[in-house]
Amino acid sequence: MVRPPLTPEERLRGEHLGRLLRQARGERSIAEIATAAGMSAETLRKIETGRIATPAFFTIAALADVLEISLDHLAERSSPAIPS
Amino acid sequence: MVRPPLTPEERLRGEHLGRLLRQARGERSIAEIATAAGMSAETLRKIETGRIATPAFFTIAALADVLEISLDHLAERSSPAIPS
DNA sequence: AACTATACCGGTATATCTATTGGTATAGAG
DNA sequence: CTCTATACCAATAGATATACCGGTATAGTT
Repeated sequence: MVRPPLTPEERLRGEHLGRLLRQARGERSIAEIATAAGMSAETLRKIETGRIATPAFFTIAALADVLEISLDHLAERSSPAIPS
Repeated sequence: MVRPPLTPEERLRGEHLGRLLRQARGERSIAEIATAAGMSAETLRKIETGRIATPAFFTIAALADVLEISLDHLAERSSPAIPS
C-alpha cells in the first residue's frame, strides 16, 4: 500500500475542524479572512465545509492567528470522531 | 496558476519545524514516536529533516500530543523565516 | 567477522492539497 | 428589475504528502 485513502473518521474530523473555524470566523467574510491568512477564498471555503479534510499545518496556523484562536484548542476539539 | 511551488522561505520554515520536533523527541527513536503518533517512520524522518515542508495539521497535532509539546508554541517558533 | 539497531537516502506510486476558472443561487441596494 | 456582494459547487491542473521498498552507513554487541 502506498497511501491509503482517508477513512470516514478522518473525514468527519475534517468536517468538525471546519465547523470550529467557521464558528470562529463569525460575521466576517470568507474573502476577508482568507486574504488575511494568505490563502484563496475557495480554499478556506473548502476547509470550512470539510472538503479539505487534512489541511496543512501552516495553513491552519495562519487561520488560527487571524481568528485569534488556539491551535491546541482546535486540535483537542477536532480529534475525537464524535462530530457534534 | 494552479498551485505555486513552495518558496525557499516555506522550505526554511519546514526545516525549522523539523528541528523543533527532533529536539522534542530527544533520545527516543524515530520508530517509537512514529508508531505512537500513527505514522510511518519514514514520514517522521522526512518531517524532522525538513523534506516534508508543509505537513498536515493532524499529523503535527498527533506528534505534538505524543511529544507533549504545544502546537501554538510550535507555530510561533516556526513562522519566521529566520531559521536558527 | 557477523549481527542488530538506528538512521539516512533515492525512487516509486497513490491520494490529497491548493489555486483558478466559470457557473449558479440568494439577498440586499439602487 | 438590475447590480453587487457573498457563498456555493464542479472541473481542471500542478505540487506536495504519505507509504513502501531497497540500499547504505554507522555504532554497538556477541
